[in-house]
Amino acid sequence: MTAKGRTEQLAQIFTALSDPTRLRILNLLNGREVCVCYFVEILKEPQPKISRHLAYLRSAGMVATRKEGKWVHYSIAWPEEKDLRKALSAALRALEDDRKMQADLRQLETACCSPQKFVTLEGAPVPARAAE
Amino acid sequence: MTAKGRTEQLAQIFTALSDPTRLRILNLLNGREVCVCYFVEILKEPQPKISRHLAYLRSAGMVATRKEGKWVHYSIAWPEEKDLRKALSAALRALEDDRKMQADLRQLETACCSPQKFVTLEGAPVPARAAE
DNA sequence: TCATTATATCCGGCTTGACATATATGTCCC
DNA sequence: GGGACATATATGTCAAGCCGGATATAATGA
Repeated sequence: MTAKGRTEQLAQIFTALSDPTRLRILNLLNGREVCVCYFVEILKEPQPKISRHLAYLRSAGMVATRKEGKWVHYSIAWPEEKDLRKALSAALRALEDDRKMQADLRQLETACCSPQKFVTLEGAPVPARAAE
Repeated sequence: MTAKGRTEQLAQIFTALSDPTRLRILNLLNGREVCVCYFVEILKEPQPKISRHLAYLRSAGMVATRKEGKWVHYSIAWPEEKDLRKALSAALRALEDDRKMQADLRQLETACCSPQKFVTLEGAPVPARAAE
C-alpha cells in the first residue's frame, strides 16, 4: 500500500471513479452513511452488481463499513493525505452538477421521508448525515 | 457521443485519468502545448507506450494535436460543458501537489532552457504556454 | 538514410456482468 | 430455547471484453 507512489494512488482513485455505477454510489455516499439496500432500491441494478462495486470500493480503501444487525452501512473513507482528499472531494463536487446524480439524491430523500413508497425497505435504517 | 449521458462522460474522463502515464502526460500538458519527443524524453518510457496513451487521450477527445513538420504537438482539449471542464481542471489541479509531477515539470523547464543536455532533442520545438 | 511518430499484433491480467449460491442476521412460532 | 423461514449481503464461477506492456513495423518528413 504505502509502497505505492502518490501518482499511482491518484490513478487508483480515478480508476474507482471510472465506472458509472460507482460514481452513483459515491455520490449518494457524499456526506452520508447509506445502507446497501438503498443502493439496490435507488440505482435499480441487480443486488450482486451493487455488492461487487461496493467490494471494489472497499478493497480500494475508499469506503468504510459499519454493520448494524442485518444491515451494512457504507461511508466514504477519506484518504489521510491532503492532496488525495482534495482530488477526491473535487471529483465528488463535480458530480453535483449531474442531473442523474441529483435525481438519485432526491430519491434518497424520498426514501427517507416516505418509507411506505418503498415496501421492500420497511424497517431499513435511515441514511444518516456524516462528517467528512 | 451525445447519446452518452453526463454520468458516462464523467466516468470516461476519470478512466482517462486512471493511468499513471496518462496523468503524467496531462500534467505536462496543463497550460502548455508539448511535442511528443518531450514526453519520451521526460517520462523515460518506451515511445510506443507514450504514443499509445496519447492515442487513447486523442480518441477520448481529451487532447488536440497540431502537426508541424516532423513534430506533433499535443494540447489539452477542454470540454465544452462547464461541469466537465470543472471536473477536469480540479483533477489537474490535484496533480500539482504530487512531487513526481513537479519533478516532471522541472525537467520540462530544464529541457527548454538547456537543450544541450538533451542531445536527442536538439532542434525540437520548445513547449509553448497556452491558454486554457 | 535518419529521426519522429503512429500503428499492428500478441499476450497476460484485470474488470464486469449474470447467475447461482452461500452466509449472516432477524422474526415468528412452538 | 430452537427450528423454520425470510431478508440482506457477499461470494464463486464463468465468459466476454478491455487495458496495458512489449516488440516489430509502417508512415511521414527532413
